[in-house]
Amino acid sequence: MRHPGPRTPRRPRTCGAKVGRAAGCPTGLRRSGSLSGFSKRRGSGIRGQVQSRGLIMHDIRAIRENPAAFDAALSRRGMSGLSAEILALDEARRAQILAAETGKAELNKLSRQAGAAKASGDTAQFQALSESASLRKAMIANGEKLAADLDTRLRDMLMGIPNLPLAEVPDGRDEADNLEIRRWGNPRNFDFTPKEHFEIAGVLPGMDFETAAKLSGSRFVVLKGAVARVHRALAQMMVDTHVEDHGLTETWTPVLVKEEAMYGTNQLPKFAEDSYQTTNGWWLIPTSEVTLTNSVAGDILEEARLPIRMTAHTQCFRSEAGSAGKDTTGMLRQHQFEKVEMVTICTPETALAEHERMTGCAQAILEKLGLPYRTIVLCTGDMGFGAQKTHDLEVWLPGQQKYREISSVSTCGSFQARRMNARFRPASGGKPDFVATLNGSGLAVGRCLIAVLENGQQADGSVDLPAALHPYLGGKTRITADGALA
RNA sequence: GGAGAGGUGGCGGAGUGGUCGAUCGCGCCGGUCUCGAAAACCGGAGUGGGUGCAAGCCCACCGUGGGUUCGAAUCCCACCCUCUCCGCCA
Repeated sequence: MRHPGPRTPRRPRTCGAKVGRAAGCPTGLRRSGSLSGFSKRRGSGIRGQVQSRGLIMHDIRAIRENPAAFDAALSRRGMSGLSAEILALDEARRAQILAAETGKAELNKLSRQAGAAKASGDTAQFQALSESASLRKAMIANGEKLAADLDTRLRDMLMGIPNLPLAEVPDGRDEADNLEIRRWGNPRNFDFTPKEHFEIAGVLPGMDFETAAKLSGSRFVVLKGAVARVHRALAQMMVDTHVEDHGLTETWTPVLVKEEAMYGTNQLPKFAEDSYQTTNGWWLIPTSEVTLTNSVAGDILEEARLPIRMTAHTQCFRSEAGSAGKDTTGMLRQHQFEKVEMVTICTPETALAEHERMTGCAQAILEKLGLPYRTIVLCTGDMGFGAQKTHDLEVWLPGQQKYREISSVSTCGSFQARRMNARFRPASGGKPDFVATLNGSGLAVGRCLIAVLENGQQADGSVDLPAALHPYLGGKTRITADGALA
């Protein structure tokens, strides 16, 4: 998997979708050609000429008004002050736009006059005006190009800057500085040494890494029999719970998406090497956050439609480029896994309440399964690129004697909405404003399977399964030591 | 994959080179009328950017990207997408 695969964006769609690791060269992806497609949704009024690209990732006006606050927020994420560079670029850009638009205005005026002259039959006047317009046109052409270039440069720069943490997020460098805010359930007392999931006798026949390696290589698994059934039951239970108890809308989405969707939810341009791209330019989603969130890209939603709360159960694909050697045994970290995802689109004012709600939805699954967990607030240094605030849920894994991440719930504020140009029209009237987007796992199915197996294991190698799953297992309640559902 | 049709503002639907950002209808908002509503009538209303204290002025946007022209929703080229029929297919 070391061939980055040449990018061949335009290819007949009939071509086989061979998958190669994404080229780790974001610059190749950032050309205005690929960007323009998505920045140019209907009505956003963007043209590669003089015209400003309009919507930008970070609110450039806010940066202009309070550069110190912007720098301070970024410094909490360990980034040095960027506002000076941004503002210099912004200033140059605006000056160039002004120059180009002034020239364009004069040209338009000459054209109108030429039209009038022609209409009145004044041929000499028409000639003169036409020539003078041609001259002016040549003069402004370069200015327009400069303006467009500066605009693209500013846009690209802002595209690469992470979201600003909310004030309430604790400062910190890495996971050591995260803050535990909730602990639920008591880890069970074992009268034997609990095994890791891939060591449990009853699990062995149903979890086949050798065959997976033969088919696909490392970090893949083949599930069989009872284990496969429990895995499927978990996903079903999660989706049903979110739909029936939490009121989310069940959604089924593609797992292959266009490049612009990957920009919208900030997998691109910075993290191209974490995902897979097909030879014809599609990307395999690393999470259905990509499809669920981008489903409102370019839209102006009526406020009455908000909040939109969705859930989807999909395959997810990740290259795990940065985690060589980490969690190599077992199925904790795979290139392909299933996840039930939750996404909410709402107004900015309701985002924090929705964040708590979504965290509750994820917690409810673990509680239903009786799995001990803790909830933590990620510190500034540990948060993902697009997040304003993140809750991680960590489930107790007796085999490792550790809490391990099983869900991550984030609010992105308007960060992704700006990238996607997703807005809502306030019920009170007034201009459209950017929506807020939230996403969270509810939950990672494979990791949940691990937790169920490890927490339910018995001394004889059998596994007791949570009551919440029994209806999804045809009334069966356990996996026997020889791997049968009983 | 083959053949055909088409992509215009929230929707429908005009517009084939010169104040067209775009006629008109529906829907929407405000007002008049009414006890109230409906109807009728009057008025308003796109998005982004630049500039300005502001009013305003200017630039861009009619699927996307190029081209022709003094001037393009209108002409040319390429691409994307949607629909219909045929073929194939889970």
